[in-house]
Amino acid sequence: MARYTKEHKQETRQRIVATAGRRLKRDGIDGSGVATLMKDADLTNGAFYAHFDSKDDLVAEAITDQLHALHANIVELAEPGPAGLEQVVRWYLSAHHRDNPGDGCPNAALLDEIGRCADPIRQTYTDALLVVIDGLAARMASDGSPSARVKALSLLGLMAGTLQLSRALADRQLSDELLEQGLRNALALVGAGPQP
Amino acid sequence: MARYTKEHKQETRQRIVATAGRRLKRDGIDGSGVATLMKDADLTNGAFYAHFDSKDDLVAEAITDQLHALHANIVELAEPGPAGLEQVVRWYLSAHHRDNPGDGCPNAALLDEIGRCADPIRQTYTDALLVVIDGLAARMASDGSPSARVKALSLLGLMAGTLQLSRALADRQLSDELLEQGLRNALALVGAGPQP
DNA sequence: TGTACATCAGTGAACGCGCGTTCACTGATGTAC
DNA sequence: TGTACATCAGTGAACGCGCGTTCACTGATGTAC
Repeated sequence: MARYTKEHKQETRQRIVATAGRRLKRDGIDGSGVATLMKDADLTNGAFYAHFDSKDDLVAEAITDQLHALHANIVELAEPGPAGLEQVVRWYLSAHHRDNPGDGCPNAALLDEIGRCADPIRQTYTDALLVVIDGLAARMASDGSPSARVKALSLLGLMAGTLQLSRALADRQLSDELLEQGLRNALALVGAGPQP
Repeated sequence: MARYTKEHKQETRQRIVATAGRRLKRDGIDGSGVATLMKDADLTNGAFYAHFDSKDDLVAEAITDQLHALHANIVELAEPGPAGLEQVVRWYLSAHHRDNPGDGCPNAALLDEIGRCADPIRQTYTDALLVVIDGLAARMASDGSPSARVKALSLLGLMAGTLQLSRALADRQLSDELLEQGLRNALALVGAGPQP
């Protein structure tokens, strides 16, 4: 195996980005240290700056990577049209997603922390998010209308907030009921045509 | 002014809780240090443990206090019935709320961090949140039905997630449009009777 | 083909700093006589 | 009323620790002759 090639270094970098994505979603941005992020990728802290300029640099890239993964693995794999949207919504507002933040949507895990991040991270985040959003918008009944993108955004806001709330509640039954109600709300939003 | 009385100490404690609430909402839980939280109340770090057992202790109390403030200043001041709900929703999904996290809802500011907190904080959070939720449920068209509370929870999830997303987006115009769409979604949810 | 050298991904210790927490001390206030 | 003492909210320095970041070094690999 060729170790001292550009390809090898790129693979290592990608491994750090991927494992960091999981860790960030589980422990938060401020809750994840550089040493831990590197250990997750079976490396030591010293190698970090051979791959990234700063922690913020990795955070931006990891969030972007997570959004691309969300797009590729969830949105693009869903059927075209509203049926696909319903698949996404049912995956999103599930007990499984609630109980496994590390495998889930970075918005549900990190949205309020992202809102407090410096401009460069929020800019990179926005660009990557719009890829996901356009994948959702393409499956909306009102696709093509200028409001489809905004409606897709609002659907994501609804889902992310609902899942966060279901994670924060200490009452399991209430959390389950919230997910069911959130599902009804999301499906109503998806099924409806343009608002009056 | 009597300085060495129980009342004085309680006032100081309450001042710490109140200023900490604002700071936590602005900088996050992990982003706010004990020294900063005390400085905000014009005190030094050393006095902290005369008032609280630990940082988590203050965090739990500050979140509770913020939720009580939300209940008293926003929900209870709103008119009874759906008209009051609309007032709450319009306050929540506004550019002013988006741009002033320190003065706003602790859910919008901290929800994903709360979800990662230890059990005691999440338990205290849940208890205090239900006070707000019941205030919302009492204003729902379907008040009295067993689903009113869960519907109010889902409304809060929708609003918190939408506001978080509007804060995270680096595109101001898109953020404004999202708030408008979120408003339409929330009002539709509020105005509707029981779901089929 | 074999050897000497160059490359460079990764190591591990250290930097200054702020974290949550502890504690000896201060000094203004309240109390007893 | 005046004085001596007790109380205690708050100070400020220090604790060990983990943070983000830097850097001299290692040693396996690639390259040149």
